[in-house]
Amino acid sequence: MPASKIAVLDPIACCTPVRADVLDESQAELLAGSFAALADPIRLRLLSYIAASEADEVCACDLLEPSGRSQPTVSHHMKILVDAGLIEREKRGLWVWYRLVPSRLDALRSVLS
Amino acid sequence: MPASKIAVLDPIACCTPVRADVLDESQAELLAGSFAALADPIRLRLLSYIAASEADEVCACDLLEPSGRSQPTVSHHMKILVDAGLIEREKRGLWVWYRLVPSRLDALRSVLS
DNA sequence: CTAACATATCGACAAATGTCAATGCATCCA
DNA sequence: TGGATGCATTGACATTTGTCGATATGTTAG
Repeated sequence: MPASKIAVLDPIACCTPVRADVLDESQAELLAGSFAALADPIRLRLLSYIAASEADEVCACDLLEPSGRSQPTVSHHMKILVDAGLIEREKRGLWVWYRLVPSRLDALRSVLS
Repeated sequence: MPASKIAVLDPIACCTPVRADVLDESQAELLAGSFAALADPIRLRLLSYIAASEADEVCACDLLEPSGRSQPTVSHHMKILVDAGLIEREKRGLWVWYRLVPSRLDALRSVLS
């Protein structure tokens, strides 16, 4: 049995540590899905592009050139961000507009202690 | 050209928004790698297990049972967390001990605006 | 030195992911 | 009504990822 700081007082503690606040499986699954949406450089750049925009929304047509990807690929990535709840989608006429969902980003941020 | 709030004042703005603070490719690549380390439920639970521990470090031997995965799989996931800089690894004798790297978690948190 | 043990690496496999060309679906305009 | 336009979906493919059994590596105890 390994020697740890608490094992000096309680040898059993080494292999039966307290587990308060450990994520359960469903929580972990949900959070992992959200982080997975952020785990791609293209999606991160799309997100930051919207965040850096002076307006609070960005037209899908503006996302093609800065991302350097094809239209179907950008559409695919945006769907992942929307499904993760990080971005809101609104269709107005022929165009689609995207907005950040700050509350969802805050929630993710709070998970990182 | 779509009608947006700013397009009322400046039609060109629709397709040429300001891009200050947009992540460049290398930044996005780096961050995506960090988020990818968090994009798996097993790794999130391993991380929270260490965070919830009363001691500031946890023995690798304690991570098998709560994760419900085989020893090679847990070793694999811990390597990913360590490579991402989110967790520190120290071998003492026969055992390996893991600690959080709070500064790295803080850095990730600050990215989410 | 040798045996026992904790952890890491390897090899293989199924599943998930990122990508784009082709196509479909709405919507607007003439 | 018909054509043009913006975005989504489909299908296909290569790459990456999660998983575990088998095995290797390194450390301690006897």
